[in-house]
Amino acid sequence: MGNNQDIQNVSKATIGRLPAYHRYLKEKMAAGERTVSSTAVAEDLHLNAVKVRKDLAVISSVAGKPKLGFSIADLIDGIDRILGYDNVTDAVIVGAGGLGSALVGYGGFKAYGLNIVAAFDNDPERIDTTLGGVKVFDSNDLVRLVRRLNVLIGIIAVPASAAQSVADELVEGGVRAIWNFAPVHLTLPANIAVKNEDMAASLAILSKRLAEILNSEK
Amino acid sequence: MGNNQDIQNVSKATIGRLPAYHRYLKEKMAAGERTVSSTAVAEDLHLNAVKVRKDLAVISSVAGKPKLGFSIADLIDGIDRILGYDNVTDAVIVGAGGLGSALVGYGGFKAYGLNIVAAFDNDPERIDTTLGGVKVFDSNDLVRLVRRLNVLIGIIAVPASAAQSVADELVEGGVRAIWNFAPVHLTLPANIAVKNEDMAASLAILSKRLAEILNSEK
DNA sequence: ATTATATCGATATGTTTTTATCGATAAAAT
DNA sequence: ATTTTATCGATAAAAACATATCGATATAAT
Repeated sequence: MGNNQDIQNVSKATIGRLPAYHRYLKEKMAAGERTVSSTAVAEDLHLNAVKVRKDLAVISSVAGKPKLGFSIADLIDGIDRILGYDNVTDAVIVGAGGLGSALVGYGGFKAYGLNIVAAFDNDPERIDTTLGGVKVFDSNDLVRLVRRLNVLIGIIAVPASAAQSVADELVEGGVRAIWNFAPVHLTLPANIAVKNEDMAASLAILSKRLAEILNSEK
Repeated sequence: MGNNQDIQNVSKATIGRLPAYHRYLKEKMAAGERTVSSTAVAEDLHLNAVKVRKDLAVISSVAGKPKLGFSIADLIDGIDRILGYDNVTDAVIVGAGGLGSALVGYGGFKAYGLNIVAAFDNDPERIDTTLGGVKVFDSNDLVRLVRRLNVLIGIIAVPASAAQSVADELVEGGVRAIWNFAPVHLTLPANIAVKNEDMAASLAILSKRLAEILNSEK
C-alpha cells in the first residue's frame, strides 16, 4: 500500500477524496456505464465541478474528452495505482474488544490494501480466539511478533488509558504508521506516521454544519 | 449541542482541533495546573505555536497573560460553550451489530454533548435487547419513533447496502444531521448535515504520510 | 528599582485548497 | 457540412489555513 511514488505528487485534499470517487466509479461501472463527466460526478457527490475535474485529471492517465468525459475503467485503475489498492500491506490491530472486533469485522480493508494479519489483547478470555479469521495473540508477545511479522502498520483500538503504552510497543516492534482510534494524543517519534480517528472531532464538525443549517433557516 | 451561535464564527479547522485541546486541558487540570501557555500546548500536541495561540484566543473569554498564558478552567469553559458540551442533544443509532454496539459502548458520547436515546435494528435476535443501557427497537418503527422522540441526529452503522434507505427514513422522521459510518455516499436533501466517517479516506491519508516518511529516508 | 524573559497579540507573508472564468474541442444535432 | 453544445484544460482569483516576525507587556529574577 502507498509505498509507491505516485501518492506523493497528489495533494492531501485530493487523496482524501479518492476513496469516495472509487466507490462511486465502481457503482457506475457495475451499472454498465463506461464514461463519466466531472460535472455529473460533482452533482452526484455534491462537490464543486472544477475541483472534481482537477482531481480526475490527476487520476486519469489519458485526457478527458469533451462531451464524453473520462473513462471509468481508467479512473478506477488510476485510483488503485495511487492508493496502492492493488498491492496489499500487512497490519496488526491491538484491542479485540468492541471496537477492535467491529473494525476487523467491518472487513473490506483488504480491498483498501490493508491486510490484518494478527490481533492482540490482554484479556485471557479473548486470547487464542479468532476474530473474522484473525487470531488474537497475547499482548505480551506484541513486540516480538510484530517484529517477526515485519509489519509496518498498527491499529490501536484499546481504551484511552492503554493507548500510549501500546503505541510505544508497536514502535518498538518496528511499526512505522499508527492508526489510532483511542481518544488520546499519542506522543511518538517524528518519523512515525500517525492518524488519529477522533470521533469527538468528527462530531464537532457535524455539529457545526447542523448549527449552520438550522441557523440559516430562521 | 451546537445549537448556539458561537460555533458559527470559528473556523472549521479550529473546530476540529477543539476536542483534542479539551482532552489535553482536562488532563492538565486534573494534574492540578491552573494555566497553560500556547507554547507548551503546541509542544505537547505537536502543533505550531502561533496556530495554537490563535485557537486559544478564540476559545478564551479573557486575554492571555505574558509569562503565564491562559486560564485552563476558562479555556475548558470556552470549548464547552462553543461545542455545546454543556447542553446535550439527543440522537439515535441505526444498526446494533458490531460497529453499532462498539459505538454505543465506546461511550463517552454524552461527554461530547450527544445522548443516544434509542437504537434500531432489523434482526429479531437484537430487537428488544439493550446495548449499554440503550434499548434496541425494530427498524420498522424507526420513522414513527424518531418523530415522536423529536431527535435531530441520526447515526448510521448498518451495512453499505442498507445505508441509503436508512438515511431516507431518518430524514423522514425529522432528523437534520446524519453521522454516516457506512462506506457509501448518501444522497440527501441539501438542508441535511452529513458527516461521513470514511475509514478508507483516513487510511489513504495515513498511507500518504507513511509513504512520505519512508521516502524521505532513502 | 531595574533588568531579563517568556509569552502574548497583531501584522504580514506564505501555502494550500477551492472556486470562477473562458477559450478550445470533440461529439451530437441539424 | 455546419452549427450547437457539453465538457475539457488552463489560467486566474479568492478563500481558507498555516507559519513567520516583532514590538508590547506582565511576571519573575536580579
